[in-house]
Amino acid sequence: MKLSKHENSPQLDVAVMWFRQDLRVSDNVALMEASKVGVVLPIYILDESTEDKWALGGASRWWLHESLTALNKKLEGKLWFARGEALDVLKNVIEQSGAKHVFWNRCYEPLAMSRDARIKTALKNDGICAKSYNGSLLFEPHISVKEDGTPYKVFTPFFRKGCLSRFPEPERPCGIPSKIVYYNQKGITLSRLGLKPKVKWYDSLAKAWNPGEDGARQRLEEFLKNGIVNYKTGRNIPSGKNVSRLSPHLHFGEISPHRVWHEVSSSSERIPNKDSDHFLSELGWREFSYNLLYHNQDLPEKNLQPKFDRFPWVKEDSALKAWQEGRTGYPVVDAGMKALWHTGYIHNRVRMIVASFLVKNLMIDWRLGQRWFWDTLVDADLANNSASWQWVAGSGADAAPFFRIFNPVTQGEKFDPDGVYVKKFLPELSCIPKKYIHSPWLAPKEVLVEANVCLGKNYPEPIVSLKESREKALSAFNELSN
DNA sequence: TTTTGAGTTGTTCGA
DNA sequence: GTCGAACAACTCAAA
Repeated sequence: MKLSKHENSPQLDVAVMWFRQDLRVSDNVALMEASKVGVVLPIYILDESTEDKWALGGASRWWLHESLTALNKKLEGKLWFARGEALDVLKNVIEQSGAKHVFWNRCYEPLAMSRDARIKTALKNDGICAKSYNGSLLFEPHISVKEDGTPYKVFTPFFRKGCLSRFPEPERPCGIPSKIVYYNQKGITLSRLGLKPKVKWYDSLAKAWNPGEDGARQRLEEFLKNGIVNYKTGRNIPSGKNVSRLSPHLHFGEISPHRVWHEVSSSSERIPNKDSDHFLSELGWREFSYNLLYHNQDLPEKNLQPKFDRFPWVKEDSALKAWQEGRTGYPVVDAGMKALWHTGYIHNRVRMIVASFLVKNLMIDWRLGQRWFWDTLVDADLANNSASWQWVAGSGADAAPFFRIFNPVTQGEKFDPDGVYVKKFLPELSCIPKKYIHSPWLAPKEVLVEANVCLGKNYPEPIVSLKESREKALSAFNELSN
């Protein structure tokens, strides 16, 4: 059945609002513009192209399902769902509704950018007004380049000179449309998208997170209240409260970086500068990752520094599996990997530790770690994930010097001195005294017996020697420069 | 074009 | 236990 616009709302034009990674109602530029046109037809399209190597991972699919549920509620249940090729779906919807406008907020992944460009051209050729906006980055990737026109490769000048000195104030959040008139007919239901896993493995995720716009706002408020003061040092403590945990909300666009930026900088009378500046620079790193991906479209697959193409990665499935399952015998690594599996998230400091361990102690290709993160992280983000793995591996931009190899014992003792984090995710170690919590293999036999730990039985022996594997990695890296 | 200073997050060793 | 130096050399950004 074809519904003409007159049966819906006689005197108003229909504007399709195409939601993508901007699953929010407030500070949504495209939605704001759509609401000014007339009747809004909001739609989410699950476009799973077979050529996309980076189709949504498992944890992301769960999150997306929950986030869309929340968004649909905000939109008074008027959100359309569809699956298939975005252009086909849009054309279909336009024909059904008589819409003359399509609005969306831009995505910056390579595949999405080329697809969107194609779609915009096609729609315009059909006489449709197709417009896109920036809703997800503080500084769009094409605006921040060096004076010679080439992209930045070092964070500090990128952020200070390329971004802040030229655009000291990111766009202010645009607020919420005063009124939205919805197109009055529905598409298929959300459950038909098949995002929610059939096997119910996601209970522990649901306990840890509250996807959706309201959840994102609560997270920010909570962080501003209890987390931002002392952020600069406290952010390194994985069991502490100085962590924003906004990453999945930002990834799905449940909150705009603009709002986060301005709320943090406008509370500056209460927050020490060192803390707010440091937090804002973390938002800057997100921008930097997007900038890198924009200018290096094969960042997810290819070493940014070509000399790493010669690196002798070890192909060892059993070691990779032990890492994935948190059975390396190094408590802080294992706790991190269990946290990832159970909550879809790892604290930043622990990410660096587990990543360094995989790449340097096990000498396993960073792309295998990146792939595992892609499937298990609720904040899996192509730009951030790729740029960060390359950074740890040493193959990326502004990367750590190769001799910077994390020692999981030292790191654990420094940042989880009482073993609170380790014990939370490795209950089998909960009775180990803190002196040995990061190195249980050094504990005297009677201590282990007392703590109910039997190495090799209920907690593994270390799978590699730190000293030897470190030296091996160092010499492999040394070979590269010759 | 050349030069100069600087670059997110560490570890180990020896005094 | 604490502290500073060594760990290499390179690439980047900007004057």
